[in-house]
Amino acid sequence: MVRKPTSKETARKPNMREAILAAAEELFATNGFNAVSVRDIAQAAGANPGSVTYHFKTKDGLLLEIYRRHCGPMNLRRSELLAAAKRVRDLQDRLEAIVRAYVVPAFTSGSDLAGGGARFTRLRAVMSAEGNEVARKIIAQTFDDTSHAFIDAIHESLPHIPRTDIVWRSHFLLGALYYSLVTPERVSRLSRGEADGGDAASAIEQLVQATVAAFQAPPLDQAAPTRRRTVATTKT
Amino acid sequence: MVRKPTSKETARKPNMREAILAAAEELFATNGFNAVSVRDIAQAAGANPGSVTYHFKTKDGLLLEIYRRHCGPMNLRRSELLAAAKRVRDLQDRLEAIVRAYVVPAFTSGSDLAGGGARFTRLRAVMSAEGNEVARKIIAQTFDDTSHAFIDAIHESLPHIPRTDIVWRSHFLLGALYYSLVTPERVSRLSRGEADGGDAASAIEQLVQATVAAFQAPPLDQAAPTRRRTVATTKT
DNA sequence: ATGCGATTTGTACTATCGTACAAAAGATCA
DNA sequence: TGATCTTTTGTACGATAGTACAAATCGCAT
Repeated sequence: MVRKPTSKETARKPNMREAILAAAEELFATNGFNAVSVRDIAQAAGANPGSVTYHFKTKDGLLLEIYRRHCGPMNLRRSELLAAAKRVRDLQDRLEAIVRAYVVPAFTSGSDLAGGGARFTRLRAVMSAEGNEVARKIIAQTFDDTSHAFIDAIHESLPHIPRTDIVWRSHFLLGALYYSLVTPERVSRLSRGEADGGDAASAIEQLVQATVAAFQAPPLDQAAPTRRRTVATTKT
Repeated sequence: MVRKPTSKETARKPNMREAILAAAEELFATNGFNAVSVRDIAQAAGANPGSVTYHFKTKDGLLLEIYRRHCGPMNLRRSELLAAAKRVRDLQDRLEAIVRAYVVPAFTSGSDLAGGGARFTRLRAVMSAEGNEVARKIIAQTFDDTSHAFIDAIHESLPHIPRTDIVWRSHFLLGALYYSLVTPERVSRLSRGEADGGDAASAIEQLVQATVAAFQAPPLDQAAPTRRRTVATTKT
């Protein structure tokens, strides 16, 4: 059934509000928050600077709305995939499924909103690097629950690993994930064209494979207890 | 022998040029390039905005000088440690030594310049996220040689892994490394205080241990060939 | 067609940005 | 001490930032 739009939802151009959101998302994700002006965004969206103020009041409000748009759907998707992963019997398979449930929504469209979750994940990476206050608050509120759920699930499938180690390795996973989206061309360059850093499918498989192995590494306490630790403090 | 400073090197205050560099490094690393104004830097350094222009001409020039200061010493240190690591006999030990040679200089002071390599590495992470042009050029010029040297060394100690996989996993290592320096407090928070994300020694050990395991993961081609791959494309 | 609320436009205001530049101050050596 | 060079200071200028606001415009129900 096709709902008739009320006057509250109508807009002159197809959807200027969405166009502004998409343009801002793209520009913020590639250049950072402060490097992009409201005028840049408006121009990229084919809109007037005043329209941005009208729809989102402030530049911070625009960023806030971008987060609001994506956080819910992406975390919902992750929860669904995590629930499915937890039902996997084999422990090794389950671990891989859990990691995949964490990684896949970050790369692919978690909500089909304006073209994909990869762009939003990259945005998160950049905001995190810049120490953006608006983003920091939302992240802590919205993503920590999800992170804990994944950490717990991983911990259950790797009971002999201390929770502290799981946290560290999850952190490394997120860092690797972010960096893959921030500078994919570096992979292409260093592999001399043999790999395409921008290919999401490759990135996902490589990341899942590497991360599963990292999680399965022996815990730090008992790591190589018989071998002399190579101390890397050298004199120059 | 104590060299008498020439008039070209003298300065009224202990070393205003260094103070500006240190302040800029700190501010850029925590807030990004565009969020920090020349006036912010001058104030943090106890200097006059004009002094920044005098010493570094432009804001880009200041960033450039920060890179020049650190790149050489850090890569030199890495080369030394890598050379030492390559002499390790046991393949497992050698791999760990190589990874450590890559990680340690990024965390600890690579040059004793203004307080440590961790700050500079964090700066690199933030500039990379922001897509800073000045940084991008220097990185590609200066660090790719080092990266290739490490990739080759790792490949030699893991000959059965395709080079492409090594590249991906090195990329993940750098991403994890960056992220550990960008948001260490997230580790503390998620571990509920059981771990200190800001502790360099812990970060290094955790990162080395996890990364070595990641490098040792089976190559993608032959990964779990008998198991059905869990395809994470779900319908909503 | 007309009136009305929603949206877009155009413009302007203030603040701050990077940077230039002349003057002041300090250091060095004949 | 006084001349000279280096460094610091203070100020100013043009550009651009975020945002506010009134006028113009559009879509739609009546």
